[in-house]
Amino acid sequence: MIMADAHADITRIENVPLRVSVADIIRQAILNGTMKPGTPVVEMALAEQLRVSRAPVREAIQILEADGLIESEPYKGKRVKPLTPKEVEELYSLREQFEAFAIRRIVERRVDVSELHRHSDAMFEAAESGDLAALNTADEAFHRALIRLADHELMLGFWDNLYMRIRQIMALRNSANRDLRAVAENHPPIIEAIENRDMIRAISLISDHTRSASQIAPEELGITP
Amino acid sequence: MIMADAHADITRIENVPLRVSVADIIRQAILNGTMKPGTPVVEMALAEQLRVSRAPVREAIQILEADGLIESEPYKGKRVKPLTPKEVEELYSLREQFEAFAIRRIVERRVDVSELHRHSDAMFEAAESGDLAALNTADEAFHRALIRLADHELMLGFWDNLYMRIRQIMALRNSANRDLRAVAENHPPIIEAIENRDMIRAISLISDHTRSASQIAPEELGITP
DNA sequence: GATCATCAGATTGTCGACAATCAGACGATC
DNA sequence: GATCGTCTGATTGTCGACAATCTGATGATC
Repeated sequence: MIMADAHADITRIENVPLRVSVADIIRQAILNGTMKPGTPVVEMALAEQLRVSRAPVREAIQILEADGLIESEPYKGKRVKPLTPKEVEELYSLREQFEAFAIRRIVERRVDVSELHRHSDAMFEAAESGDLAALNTADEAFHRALIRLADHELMLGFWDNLYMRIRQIMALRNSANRDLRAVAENHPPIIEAIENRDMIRAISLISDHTRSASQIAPEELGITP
Repeated sequence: MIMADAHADITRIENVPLRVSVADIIRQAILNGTMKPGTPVVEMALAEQLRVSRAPVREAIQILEADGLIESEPYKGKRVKPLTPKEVEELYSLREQFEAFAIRRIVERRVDVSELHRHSDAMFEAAESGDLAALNTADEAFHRALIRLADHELMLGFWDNLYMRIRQIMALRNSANRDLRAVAENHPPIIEAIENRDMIRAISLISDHTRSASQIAPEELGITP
């Protein structure tokens, strides 16, 4: 007998290996700027600080290495990967390509993008209340949804990786004195252009958008290598 | 006193950790089709087959997991990642985007692409002698050079990853009965279009090229999940 | 005969200890 | 005083053993 799935709402409890928890903690520290670029990452130190053995710490570091947040030289040491202006340019320019590609796919396939309005609205709400963190969250949700709607898992994975590092960059620069309202304003025209299937305009808008975000990055990105 | 670097030709000898050697061996087995998609990857088995302990094997597997060649479910097991037709489409379509982006960058920056002729010539040579392996090597060198000339490290890394998996796909299908000469013929027009700074045409050519390569992939990609 | 404990086997996860490697300091030697 | 061993401390690399978890089978219970 085949059981109907009557408990689909019960969330699958999964047993998380230590390395994942450890990786999350270290990743968080890197992304929020606690561990700046160039900071040495030492297994033993982290291990005793987190009260675990070196093995899971090693594996966690390898995960973050694969993420591109940490770099390592065999037998020498590991450190938070330094951020150069060139890398920042590469991150933003590639992200721009991804979003343009996503728009092409969405328009070609006539995908319904009504979901985007929700994220856009959230941005305006956050802007009204001056909540920068909420604005950033909604902004990320908007752009991630755009990629997700393109139905391209591989690109979504790459985009997630890019955006993670972009979050790191954003954390390193003092993100004060920005016009929140203006950031939110950027998005409705993008939705509109997509819904009108005006690919050229949509891509042009999103390119300007990500480029203007990229511009703000000065050399001061942390410890120089 | 500052020494002049009189020994620049002495190649740096580097000490390779075991995990790297192990990863290379396993990667090779996956890419040449010895370990087909779906094949279980068991640490202990590999460890005793390679006469090393589990630790470096574990780390090697993690490297390949980051490469996207192996997938793992905690406490259950690991296996060569199954290849779906959708994933194949994603690989080739994203590769197309990368190459188009590279061309845009190259044309915009007026980069010298004379190097490409060399790879193109090598392809014709291989085609004449009916050497499929050499043709593939030269083909890869051509396209990789295209990406490299765009001077975008981040994209180059992603492209390397993509192309690795494309090699896996190519190994899985019987690549006989292809017109080698025709494959080589595709490339000179691309170089010409780039040198004439005809971006539209160059991108159009490279898109047709990668798409036609993608077409050949049927469902028969290995063990079904 | 359906349900539930319990067990056994396989596999991965974690641990502590030891080995290998590297960078720099400190002298011995010429 | 420049060069070469050698030592030392720090860090990563590797190992073997044990613990945790999952799956499927087996059998007890109602």
